[in-house]
Amino acid sequence: MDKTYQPQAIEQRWYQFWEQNGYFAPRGNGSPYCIMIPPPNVTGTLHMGHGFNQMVIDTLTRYHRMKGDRTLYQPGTDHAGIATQMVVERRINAEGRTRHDLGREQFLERVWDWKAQSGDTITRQLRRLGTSPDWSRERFTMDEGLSSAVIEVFIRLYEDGLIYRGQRLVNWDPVLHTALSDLEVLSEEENGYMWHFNYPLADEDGNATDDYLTVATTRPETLLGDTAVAVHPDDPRYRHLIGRQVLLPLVGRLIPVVGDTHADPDKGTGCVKITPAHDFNDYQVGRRHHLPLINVFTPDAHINANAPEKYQGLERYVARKQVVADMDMLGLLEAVKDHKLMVPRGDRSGAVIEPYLTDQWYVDLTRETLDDGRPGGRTAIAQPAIEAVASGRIRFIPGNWVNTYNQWMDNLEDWCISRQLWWGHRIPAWYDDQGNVYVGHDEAEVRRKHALADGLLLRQDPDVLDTWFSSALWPFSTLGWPAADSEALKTFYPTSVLVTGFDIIFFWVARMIMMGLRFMDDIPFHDVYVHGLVLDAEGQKMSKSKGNTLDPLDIIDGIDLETLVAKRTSGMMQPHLAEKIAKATRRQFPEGIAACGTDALRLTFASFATAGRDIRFDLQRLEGYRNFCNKLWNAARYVQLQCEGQDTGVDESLPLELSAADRWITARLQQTKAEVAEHMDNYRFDLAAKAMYEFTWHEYCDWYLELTKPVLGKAAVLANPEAARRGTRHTLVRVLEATLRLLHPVIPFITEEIWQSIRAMAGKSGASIMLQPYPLPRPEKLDPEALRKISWVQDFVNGIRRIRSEMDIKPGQALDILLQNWSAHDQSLYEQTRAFTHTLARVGQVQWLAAAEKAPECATALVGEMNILIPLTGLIDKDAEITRLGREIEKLEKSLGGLESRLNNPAFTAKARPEVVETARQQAEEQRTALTQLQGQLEKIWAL
RNA sequence: GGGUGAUUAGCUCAGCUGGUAGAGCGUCGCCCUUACAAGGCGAAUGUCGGGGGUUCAAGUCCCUCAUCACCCA
Repeated sequence: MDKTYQPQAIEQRWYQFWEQNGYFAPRGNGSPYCIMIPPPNVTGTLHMGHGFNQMVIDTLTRYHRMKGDRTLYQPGTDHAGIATQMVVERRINAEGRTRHDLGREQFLERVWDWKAQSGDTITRQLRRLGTSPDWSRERFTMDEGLSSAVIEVFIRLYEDGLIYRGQRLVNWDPVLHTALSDLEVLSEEENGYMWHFNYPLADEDGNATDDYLTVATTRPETLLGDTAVAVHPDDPRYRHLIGRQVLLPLVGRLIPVVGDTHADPDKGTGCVKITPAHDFNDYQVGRRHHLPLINVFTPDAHINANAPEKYQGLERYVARKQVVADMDMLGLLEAVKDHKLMVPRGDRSGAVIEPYLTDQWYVDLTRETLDDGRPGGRTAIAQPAIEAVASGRIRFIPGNWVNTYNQWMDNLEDWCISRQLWWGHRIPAWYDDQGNVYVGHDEAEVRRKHALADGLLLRQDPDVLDTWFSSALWPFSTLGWPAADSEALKTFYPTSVLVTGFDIIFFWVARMIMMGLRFMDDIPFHDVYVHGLVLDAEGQKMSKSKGNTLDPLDIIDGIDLETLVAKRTSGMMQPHLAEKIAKATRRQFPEGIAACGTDALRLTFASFATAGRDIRFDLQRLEGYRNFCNKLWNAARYVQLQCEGQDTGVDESLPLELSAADRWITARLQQTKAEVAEHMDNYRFDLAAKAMYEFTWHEYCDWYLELTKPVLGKAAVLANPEAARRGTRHTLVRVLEATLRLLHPVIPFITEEIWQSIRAMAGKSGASIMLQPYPLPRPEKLDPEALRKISWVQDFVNGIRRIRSEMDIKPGQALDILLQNWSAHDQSLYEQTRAFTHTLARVGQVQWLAAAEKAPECATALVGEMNILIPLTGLIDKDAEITRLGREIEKLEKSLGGLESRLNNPAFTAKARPEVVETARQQAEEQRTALTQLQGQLEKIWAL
């Protein structure tokens, strides 16, 4: 092993070794364990969210693989319809052309080209994270099998009456020219205005009167499509007007005043204009009152021919200005007020979304029963999904996410699944000239099924399906569905756990549950582990536009400040923010980022994986975990140094003599294994990481390695050196080996590297640590006596160290000590462990004082009831010792005071559990003794 | 407006079914003691957001208020 730990020198090498040897594939006959990757965008790049997600998934995967489960981590990517189409479109635009110039077929060729060119970037990056999916089974939502699954599902749902085509208001992106689902629209509060317009009331002949109603609107241009004015039916100001008509200004249309509870008397003027074709609420009002829908927009949000000629062709915001100006001219503009309003924008284009009337395909999720009596989507799709969670068949971890899920499921809307894009699964529907719809696998089948004449012209629906429609099928489509004979499907469905961020519970998790139940008649996964989102050090969401993203690879490989600044400020949508971003970056990473390797990053992620929902990524903690890796590395070097070429007790027929320390660390290892397993099984990776860290550093390295030195050192005086050293070397290397296996799921690379170099000494064979069994606790190795002994040693050593440090006595200087108030037990323990105490505490002469024997002036440390005395002469500062004792006494008094007041409270002794009272008594007893000793000591020193 | 979560040491966070607060980083001493200075040894640091309640006992359970974040309208 190299003298220094250099992750970059080992990581890539082992990954290739694992992958080339096919170690990621499921093996054995254990119980199946399967995790599906949340498919990343095929042309995307790695971000911290992936890093975190992969850490969790891969840790679970490796853990279960080592436990002997037949483990499959299923990889793949999705085609990310809008995102990918946009990227390719932009590239074509850069050539001065549009996708329409190319036409659909050529455009799609370009997308496939782009996918081929950049498609493995993300999977290459994932590999750098050390993640271990079975790459040989990698799938893509647009590959043949998955596409056939998508088509199959569409057809079946259509035939069951659960997919329908209808004219509805949709969220229309006027830049991308496509419908979006509710989830793809983000509403944010923005500053705007509230305009108050006067609409003249009409008399019976339809002529304007001098009376008017004042309506308030944030969107004046929609006036052109108004078909009513609504007032609250109980509003005393207006209710007498219900049934009358107003003359719509600028348009000259007579529209009714309707009574509808949608009009809020306390909001605006209490009168609201109704534009059913351009507002979701108004649409509902329109339906209730049978109002006509007048669409006044073109697909790119210009005014169309349904509006007066004057406005036709105007862009929506130009039209807005014009409408306001014209109303003002007519004296009908009553007021303009500042107003904050929620503005909906497309999550991809950022364009303001228009509610827009179009024909779209929907999955029914709201109807109880269909018109023909068959079960509707609510009954057939949504209800089973709600029940699967309510009944506990699917478990959310942490459990409170069930609320979020239920809230969504209880308020489901029909799912708009058609997108006016070219990149995606084309909807398997054909139309004839009469507008009849035929759904089937392909045109030939459609013709056959419906006995259509050969001459009849059919056109396929030009639209494609929402990417999430294919993602919803992921747990079974990747395993081979709809093929009936898929071995993988039989083995691995339902999968074990889904690991994902809470941001896609609606997008993905809920839809997988619905589709899984519908088509597999079984849940898609047993557990849903919902992890937090990675935020930057200031608690901000990471996003490209904010310029605060981190690339996990830059943490692994390191990056200098200038490169990082350049990376964050290039290719920005909003270049004016560049300076601000550069400044923030320079502030946050004044030295850039030092390379820390994949293992340290994974360990950091693991320790951040608490039950909370925010993960603030903190470079300083990362450094701590990199140091841990370094520590482990050096500990291994020590072991190697001690054991290489030596007898490590591989031959078990030879006698082994185990020291108290050997027994102790072995026992502690058992406890740690149990602790780690418990936390892994509960998805508490932070606690598992902590237990591993604690054990490795603070017990194995800090204590055990030091405790081996008295045995293995040259100067050691041993009764049976051969057997004792063999025993210690044996323990040293075996405990290290087990620890490596314990750590491997979290830090795979360094553990493999070390394991390979010590495996023989530990008597192990096997090609890779990743195929070794996960360490199981062995209760027979728990050794209470050894635990007690070493605990005594630790008290002994710590007591002396404390005095040494506070009295500024050089570590190298041996200390003579006196022992007072000791028992036979202390003496025996001392004899058994003197090699340890003497080496670790640098003890010189030891004098056992008889009961009545007087001691000189000394500094004191307690080991149980025994007193360690260190003579002051020449070494120790009297005042310092007085201060020190005073502090310890104060601490003890405080603690003892609390204990005694509890014990003196009759209610406590009567009502508290007996064992609680008993511990309190014992503690009080111990502390009283300690206090007496320290006070006596203090008096003695005072007296000097 | 409805919902969820958070508020614990200077910073980032643990604290399970209530038993009297912990870690890492940082800070302050002392040490290059040949596994490791990316280190060792030691030390200091908290009215657990405010108030109220239940209880022998509350960071932990209940109510309330405040601030912040996120989700849904």
